[in-house]
Amino acid sequence: MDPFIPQSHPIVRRLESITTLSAEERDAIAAVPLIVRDLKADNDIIREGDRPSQCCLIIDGFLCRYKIVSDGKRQIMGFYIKGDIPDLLSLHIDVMDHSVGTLAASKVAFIQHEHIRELIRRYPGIGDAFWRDTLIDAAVFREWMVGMGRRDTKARIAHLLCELVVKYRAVGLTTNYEIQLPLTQSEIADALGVSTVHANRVTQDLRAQNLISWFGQKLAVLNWKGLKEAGDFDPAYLHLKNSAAA
Amino acid sequence: MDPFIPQSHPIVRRLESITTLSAEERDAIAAVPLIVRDLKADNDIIREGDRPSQCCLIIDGFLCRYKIVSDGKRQIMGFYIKGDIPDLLSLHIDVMDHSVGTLAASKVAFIQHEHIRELIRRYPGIGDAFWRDTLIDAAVFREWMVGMGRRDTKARIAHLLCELVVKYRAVGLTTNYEIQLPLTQSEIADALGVSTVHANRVTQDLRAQNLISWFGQKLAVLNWKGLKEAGDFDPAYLHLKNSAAA
DNA sequence: CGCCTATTTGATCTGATTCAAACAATGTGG
DNA sequence: CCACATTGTTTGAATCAGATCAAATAGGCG
Repeated sequence: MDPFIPQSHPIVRRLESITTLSAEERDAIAAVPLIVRDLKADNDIIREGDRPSQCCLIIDGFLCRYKIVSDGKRQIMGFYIKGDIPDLLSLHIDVMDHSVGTLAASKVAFIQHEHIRELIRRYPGIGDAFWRDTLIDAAVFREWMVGMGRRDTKARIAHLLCELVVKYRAVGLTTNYEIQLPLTQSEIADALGVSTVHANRVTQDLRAQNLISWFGQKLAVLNWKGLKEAGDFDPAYLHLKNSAAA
Repeated sequence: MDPFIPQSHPIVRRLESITTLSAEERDAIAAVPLIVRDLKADNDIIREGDRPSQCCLIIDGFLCRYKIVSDGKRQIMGFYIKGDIPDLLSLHIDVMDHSVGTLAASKVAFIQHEHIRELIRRYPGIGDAFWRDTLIDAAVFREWMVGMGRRDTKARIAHLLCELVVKYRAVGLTTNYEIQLPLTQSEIADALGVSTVHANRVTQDLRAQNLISWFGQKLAVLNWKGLKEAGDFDPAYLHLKNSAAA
């Protein structure tokens, strides 16, 4: 996509999809010390109740934000990919009110709050970019609320798949409409607030309508326009600089 | 509650419920120029697609954040009271992805982005407080998502009423468990993602169980512990400094 | 091959919607 | 100050989207 920065830093790539950074800011971000770790699937990175002193940048893999309710049901509140910092909020929210964990084997980098604060102090523009990032996170929560409150299951699944494809495209994880999606149908169900069985039946619907092909971890959108319509999807809420061909 | 600042500025009151401000910071906030306006019920303050150059502080009244979906259904995504700045996000989100409007006659104060930015530049601590405020907003969205995805209607209504009572208490709009609530049942329904009819039947349930009394605009919680249990309510997600006797 | 996890299918049940109408409350103008 | 209009609440009956329970099938992998 950007031939002059072929291997740019994941955060830089992500932030540049939603805002503009100066060369100096890019360099400053890239210079922040990272502690990289490889994690297997289904590992928690932070749990409800934790008081983190670091944030977690995703280098590669697939994470989710979730909460377990009193009767044991799980609600997934977001999916996160390369370049995302799902717990950026811990900079100003001391006690976590939910958990973040891997759904697939992932490579993550931990960054001390200290370092981020220092970065923001020196480059207020980076602080604004981070703030904007958390605000976009909130916009996604709102959009999911709209789905759960006022859209039926077919639209919700279609909408979610559209969102994921656009997010993948925005950080260069795909250039067409096929993505490598390490999600089970029961995780989809937990994200959309429906049962696994129902999620399965509706997914089959989408396949039967030739909107998508989805086997194993490979999701291919066969009819982008059709899927967007089915999901009532408008990428405006993602607030991307260039709407990644949506 | 705080006898030494009997008539403190609404934002100050709100921010001090979630963080600590210095005297200097308090004064700086109180000095920001406001353009006060009185609005009737059902007036939009910002609409989806707008590019605001100011934020709106609620002096008194009752607003909501909402979005209309393609088939005309409305999803309410939050309720806002005295001290809230529901569109603080417009500082870093250029194009609104939803609308904010009054549900009751309200007094609001508009503040130019310019002035807020200047304030943050001079007092980074205030910037942090504002950032934290938007993060708490996001935490509320998440909690509503959990409700819509994984809680039944009775728990959702109970949870919402608990949240409102705690918010009222946090800014001193009540000191007991009775609040003046200018909400119709169909607004409740639009917030919880259910039909008006169903919201009504379930509300009657809560009354029949002697958890609440709700006539006209007066809501009284008759059994706080019981209502919290019915709603699976834990105020941690509101991230208040002192959990307002929850 | 055999185990474990994920997907799929069928049958049944239920929480919630929809449609329709009655009823109550509140406000407005004559 | 009453008659009417408007908006909100309540009730009933029919229907449906989605949940639940249970079991079969299909994949992936050591």
